[in-house]
Amino acid sequence: MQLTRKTEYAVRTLLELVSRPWGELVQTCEIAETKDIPEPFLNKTIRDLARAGFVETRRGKMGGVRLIKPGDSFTMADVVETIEGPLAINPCLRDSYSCINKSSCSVRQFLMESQARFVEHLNSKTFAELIGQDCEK
Amino acid sequence: MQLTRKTEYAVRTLLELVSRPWGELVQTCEIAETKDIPEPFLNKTIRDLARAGFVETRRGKMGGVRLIKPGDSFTMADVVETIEGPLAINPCLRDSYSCINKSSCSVRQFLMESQARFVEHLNSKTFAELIGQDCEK
DNA sequence: TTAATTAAGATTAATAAGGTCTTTTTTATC
DNA sequence: GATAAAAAAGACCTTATTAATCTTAATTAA
Ligand code: SF4
Ligand code: SF4
Repeated sequence: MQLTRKTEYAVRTLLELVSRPWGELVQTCEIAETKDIPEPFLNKTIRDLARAGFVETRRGKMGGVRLIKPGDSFTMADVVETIEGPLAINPCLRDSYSCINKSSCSVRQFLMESQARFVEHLNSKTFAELIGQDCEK
Repeated sequence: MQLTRKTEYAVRTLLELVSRPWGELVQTCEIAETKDIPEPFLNKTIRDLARAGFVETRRGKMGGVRLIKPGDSFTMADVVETIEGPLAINPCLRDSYSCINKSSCSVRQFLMESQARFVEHLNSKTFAELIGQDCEK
């Protein structure tokens, strides 16, 4: 019952990028060092973020990664779902899992609500708000 | 980001026991069959529930398991914590995990809140309420 | 005394997470 | 064009966790 390291690393990466001037290109090795992330693993993580449209990368000399989705346009929930896929706090909240009671189970219903509450909160602040970016401007 | 099967099996077991007349002794093989749980695994799960004071077991001929904690005195959160230990939806919400920013990280603060919301909902209904026991009486 | 039943915990198997490595492609600069 | 720096891609490996099984012992009713 825990978010993965990869998700956490994605969060740290976005934290770094959102805090920088818009459009700035940052080398991954720099992020890896300041945010304490194994570099090759970070590269994979950044690729995931790139495929999902959060960032854009540029290779070759002077390459790096830059944010292309404004910090006020996404939330923690978006990041989590990008890295881990659709949330399901209990096996039976996935379509693939079959349980005898599934259709009428009151616990399942209840857990769906619990998850909804959780996601609702994850969605309650944009990343920019989260790092207090608006306050400082 | 998912509750374990063991937790789910504990839930099914309690679902079965709470729905029965108070004090009734049920054989584990019966629960295993009707609730579709591997029997040896269920035994371990029941032991966990017994150690935590939810149920009491009796061995030997005519043995089995019975509820000793009333269904209106515990919630999903209690079951989850009994089986999985203290909840921590992000690594840094455990004491043991050290992150450079830990002390001042706004994301960490936010995730603590998200978790609190989640747990709050898990605690919002007792097991008896969950299975609609009060309504039927 | 016997058979049924759970206790305890070692052991194994399967899956997922976390991390590393190698090769390729792209790019700026000399 | 040559060179070096950087990310892309994905194979690979290692470790941790989860899930399940198995074996032996203890308990109990009949
Ligand atoms: S018993 Fe209910 S909560 Fe458990 S897996 Fe089945 S449908 Fe889901
Ligand atoms: S960066 Fe913040 S959220 Fe991430 S591990 Fe560190 S303290 Fe926790």
